[in-house]
Amino acid sequence: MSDTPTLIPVHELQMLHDNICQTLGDPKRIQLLYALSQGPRSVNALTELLEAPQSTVSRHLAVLRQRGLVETQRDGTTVVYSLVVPELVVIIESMRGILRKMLAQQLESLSPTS
Amino acid sequence: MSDTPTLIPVHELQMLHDNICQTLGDPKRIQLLYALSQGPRSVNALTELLEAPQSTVSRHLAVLRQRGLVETQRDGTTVVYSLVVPELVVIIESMRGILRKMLAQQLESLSPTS
DNA sequence: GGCTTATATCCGCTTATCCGAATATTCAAA
DNA sequence: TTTGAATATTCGGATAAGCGGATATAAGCC
Repeated sequence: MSDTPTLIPVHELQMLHDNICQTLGDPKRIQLLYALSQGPRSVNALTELLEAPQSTVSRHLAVLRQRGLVETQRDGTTVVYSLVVPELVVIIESMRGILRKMLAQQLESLSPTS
Repeated sequence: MSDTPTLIPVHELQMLHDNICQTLGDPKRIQLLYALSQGPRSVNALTELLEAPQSTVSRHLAVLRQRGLVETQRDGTTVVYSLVVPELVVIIESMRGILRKMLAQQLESLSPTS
């Protein structure tokens, strides 16, 4: 009878939320992941790119690192962050695609073709 | 010089966050989307499935509807919700895949093969 | 109209999340 | 070992988000 389960097991759901979903729920973290998809970057570089206070950027990077989505490498006093899970960027791109599609449909509904 | 932009335009980022990312940031909404991926369901059915208070389920469904991810159809006194953007479930599945991969790697790092 | 079922909304409350200035830490060069 | 640059962390406060009992609304039935 039961084929595809209708619910995600609670513990998996919990991990999914804590490690991925919640992480993607902040615009700055999205930008950080997106930026890192083009290659490793120092905190400084990311701070300038995002035009945000250094403490804010560092805090978000720490979140990403704690969740294992990003890793660091020291080079003297600078710390270089790089993406561990590139699939995340694919997901971000998918979401952008969905957004575009939704906006297109909204537009369509305003100016019907037929 | 500049090929792929390193940042997502702020207004797009805003919409992305408000309409999709933030939405996926709540476990109950994930479950609702997941459940709806198997077909339209009444609020009642979803309430029983999630084992959550009816007001909670209804509130989350309202959020999903306001964001255009889900739509409703009345049938007498019952309201049936259905998924408008099935791509969302693909994304959820991708995230589950990432999670599995991450856990596998964690495992691996504990018991090295070589 | 009165009653029942189904859904939506309200409201006070609690918790989660983010912010950014200030401060601490780390490292290397002088 | 003092200084400076880069990064991390602390901390108080603001805002957002979620909760669920209670209540309102809507539709159908008798």
